[in-house]
Amino acid sequence: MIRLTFPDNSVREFNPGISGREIAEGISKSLAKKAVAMALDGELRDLADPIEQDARLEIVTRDDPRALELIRHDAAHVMAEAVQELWPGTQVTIGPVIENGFYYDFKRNEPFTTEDLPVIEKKMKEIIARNQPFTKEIWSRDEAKRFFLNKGETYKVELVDAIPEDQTIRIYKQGDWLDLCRGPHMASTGQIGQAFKLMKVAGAYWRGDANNEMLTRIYGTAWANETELNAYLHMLEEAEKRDHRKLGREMDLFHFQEEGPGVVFWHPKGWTLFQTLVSYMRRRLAADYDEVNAPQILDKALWETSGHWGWYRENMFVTETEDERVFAIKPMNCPGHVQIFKHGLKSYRDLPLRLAEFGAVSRYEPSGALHGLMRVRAFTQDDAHVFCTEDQLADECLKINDLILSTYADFGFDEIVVKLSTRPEKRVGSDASWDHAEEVMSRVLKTIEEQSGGRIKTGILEGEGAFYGPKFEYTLRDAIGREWQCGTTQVDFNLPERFGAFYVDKDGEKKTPVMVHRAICGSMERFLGILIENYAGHFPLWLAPLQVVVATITSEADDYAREVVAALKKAGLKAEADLRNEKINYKVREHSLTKVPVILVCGKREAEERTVNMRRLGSRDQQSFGLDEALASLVKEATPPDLAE
RNA sequence: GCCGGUAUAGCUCAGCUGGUAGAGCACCUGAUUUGUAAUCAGGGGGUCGCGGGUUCGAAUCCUGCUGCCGGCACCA
Repeated sequence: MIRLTFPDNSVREFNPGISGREIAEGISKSLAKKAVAMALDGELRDLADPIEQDARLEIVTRDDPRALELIRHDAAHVMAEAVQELWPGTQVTIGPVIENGFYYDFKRNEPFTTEDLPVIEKKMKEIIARNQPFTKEIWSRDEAKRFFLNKGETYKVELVDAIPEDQTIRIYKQGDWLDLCRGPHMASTGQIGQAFKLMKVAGAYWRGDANNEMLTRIYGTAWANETELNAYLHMLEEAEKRDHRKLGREMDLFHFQEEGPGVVFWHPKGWTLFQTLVSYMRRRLAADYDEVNAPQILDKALWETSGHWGWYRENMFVTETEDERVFAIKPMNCPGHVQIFKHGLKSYRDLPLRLAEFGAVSRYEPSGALHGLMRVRAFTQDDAHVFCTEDQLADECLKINDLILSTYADFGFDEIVVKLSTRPEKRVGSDASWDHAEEVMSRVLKTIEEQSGGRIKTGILEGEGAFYGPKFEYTLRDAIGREWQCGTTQVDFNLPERFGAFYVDKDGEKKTPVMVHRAICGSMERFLGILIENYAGHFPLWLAPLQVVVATITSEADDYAREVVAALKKAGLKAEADLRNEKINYKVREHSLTKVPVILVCGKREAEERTVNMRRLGSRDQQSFGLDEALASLVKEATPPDLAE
């Protein structure tokens, strides 16, 4: 007999080999009907799987959050069947569950188009209506390969080959259709329900490798019920409204144009925003960093020494002058900062030396990567390089971590993901120096996690490091959940040595410093893009590029309005008067659409009483204040978080 | 860079199966002096992304390029 423990901690004995379904049926008819899977010691399994030993058992019903994964996975299978029924000869490859849904990659000679999606959806609904059971079979390796080869499914053959020898080959069938799959699945296709939608078609490389053939990927979303599906679709619509590219245009912050793919034209308001952010960062750096500025263009020879010419050449803008010298426009600030470090003799007493620069860098990014402010070809990094001894390294990394996290907190980002990227295939430096750097970084990562009290999630990205060293990546999300790397800390045991940078140690010996590359915002452009989306354009007062509009109701209040604006400006606020001959409704609407945080309405009454009528963005309420009182409270509110009491 | 889509006025978009462009908002002018998300009237504005081709005739069909959009790959 085996002993199974149920969620209420009751324990019951069963014959070995009993299935989850049989147990559910034994408990109640209704449970058996609602059951879609079981969890054995927390691991999701098919309801039909035999249970052979003692375990904690939970019957998972369709409304269990864990069932969502199964709904999506099953939907992917059904989509694959639908596609093969509609277009025989199409090969299926892989179809995993992802956040909010699923996808399946197909190989078909004709491309899929968005017009195909409703057709596939219709077929999926047919298959779901058939309500055929998902059944599992274990096949031999040869049998599986022969089967897929026969069907012309060469990708599946490759997948079978990739399954480790010690694992079984599992086949899931639904009706006549079958797929190689590790499972688990729900009991039948009918349990998928109707709350799904195919979202988009896209190209995707076989096995994520750009050297491989490109397949067609179809993305879908699936939910437990219509309400959740609609909520998700609604969320996407809302996210679209806060897309920084749309808001950038509506708020007149910046634009792009055809002659400058991936380069930003910052408009007055956008540039004000940019400068507000830069000023904030400068204040944050003042205590520990020295700000510098290194040249935009440097001789190719210097980039050869740094290793960029070898490893980064394809991403660099290069220019040749009349005298045939070849220069590169800097894609990174580090080589410049090493030159500054090298200039003049440095002592161990100078370390750690922290050189910061709001460095404008240019990178020839692949055309398909460009994306508004998030991915551009010319951007400003809030970059710095810390030259230190090995003993100081861990402390410096932690100090940087504190700076990054406190900065993000000032902008309302609380859940941060920090990942350690380790040595890539293409790299400079000895294995020994990489071993050492990664060892230090792992230790620091652990400390970061421990210190955060659960606020920080950490992870490892194997092989994702920079060519000169391992790095921490701090990731933030955009309006629709895409993740963007912002802050970064990169340990570099190579560059100082390549340039022959050294300091004189206590013992009078020349030693090579360690260099830490770091950025807080990362790219000011990207960070602003994320801020725009995060705030949906409703900036806190201190960030808003135009903070207050003083709008008149009648021209009789013009002089008073001018006076109010002058007072606001004198107090350091960014204010404008709107004296146009328009109705107040019109003015309120217009400034609300461009997301001005505060509108001060001035009519005859306010002019006589020396008051202002304040209306905040997003609220219909109005409140009357004396001019001085309004000024004082706005000034207080407009104080940047780092300067606030 | 790759796959797919797309490009019409400053913005959002219409323009059916080819017959040389249209709306709303914005802009300009005039009237209106207005109390918290669009006052009324009039007016100007587009070599339909760029280049080839098919055709008597192309915004519309074909083709090349460029930008943009969605993914993939690459990356801050």
